[in-house]
Amino acid sequence: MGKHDHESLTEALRRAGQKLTPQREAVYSVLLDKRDHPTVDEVFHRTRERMPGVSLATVYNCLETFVGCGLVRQVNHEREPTRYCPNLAPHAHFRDQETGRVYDIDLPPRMLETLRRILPEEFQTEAVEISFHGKRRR
Amino acid sequence: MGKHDHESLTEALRRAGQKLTPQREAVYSVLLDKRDHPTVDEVFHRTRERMPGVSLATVYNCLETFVGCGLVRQVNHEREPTRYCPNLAPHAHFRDQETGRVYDIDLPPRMLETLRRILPEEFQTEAVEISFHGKRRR
DNA sequence: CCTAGAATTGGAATGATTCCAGATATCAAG
DNA sequence: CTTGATATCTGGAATCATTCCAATTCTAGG
Ligand SMILES: [Mn+2]
Ligand SMILES: [Mn+2]
Ligand SMILES: [Zn+2]
Ligand SMILES: [Zn+2]
Repeated sequence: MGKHDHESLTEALRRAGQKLTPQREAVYSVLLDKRDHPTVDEVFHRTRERMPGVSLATVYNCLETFVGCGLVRQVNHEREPTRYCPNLAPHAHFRDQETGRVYDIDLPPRMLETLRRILPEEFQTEAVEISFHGKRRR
Repeated sequence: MGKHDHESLTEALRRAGQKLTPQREAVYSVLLDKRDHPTVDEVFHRTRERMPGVSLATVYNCLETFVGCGLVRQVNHEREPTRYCPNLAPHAHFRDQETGRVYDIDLPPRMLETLRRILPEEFQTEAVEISFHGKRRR
């Protein structure tokens, strides 16, 4: 985890009034090092390689904290285990139904704004999720 | 359930090589009579009022069958219990985070096509989901 | 250096969904 | 109208991601 990333973690936690802990650093670095939308269980096993004593409960706690801080997004597809994504740019997700892998799809600049405009006035959006699924060729 | 709806059920089941049963009729009519995106549990209790002996397992089975036939869509928001929607027109969903209620949002004609176009070629979409959440003003 | 409050931990609890095996019903064929 | 092959239904057990809990340890401000 580079200095810049370390600082965004520290800063995001500070803004949210949360403490910096070795477990949070380890879990966050796991997310940044391999951005393949891992499940909690995958994050757990990867984190254990760096910090053998870490518990599953703590991994759940850390991920929840990061989501609360806006450092990480949850990615859900149907009822599958929740995945986590540290990409903060506006993007959609594509799930390959053959491999289960999830890909980031960048959104053109106006897309989110365009989408929000289809909502009648009484709906005050806080978040929009766009997800595709299908097969990825080749 | 009107004659037209009854026929689309019969026809959809026939196309998929499935049998027409009293339980399937009851569950389908429950979905059509109150289109408020009920959870399985809600569908279960509503169906029991019409057919007291029906089991929860059967409600799960019927709903899965309808989804397979294309008669009904599953609606998932985060990890909440799955909801069911018999609206076959292209639409998005808005979840009011204060009440938990889910609303249908009609999509303009070109919207889905526009969205598919943001995908690089190698992604062969089978389905697109758009979901909003936030507060619904009064 | 101290200490109050926050975070971590292992294990138990939860709850939506899925699985199972025996009983029952549908419907195509005769 | 019968019959039989299958599909469906049912109650209860099993699954498993996630949440909860109470005891222990740690962080960070004073
Ligand atoms: Mn949210
Ligand atoms: Mn699908
Ligand atoms: Zn992503
Ligand atoms: Zn709907």
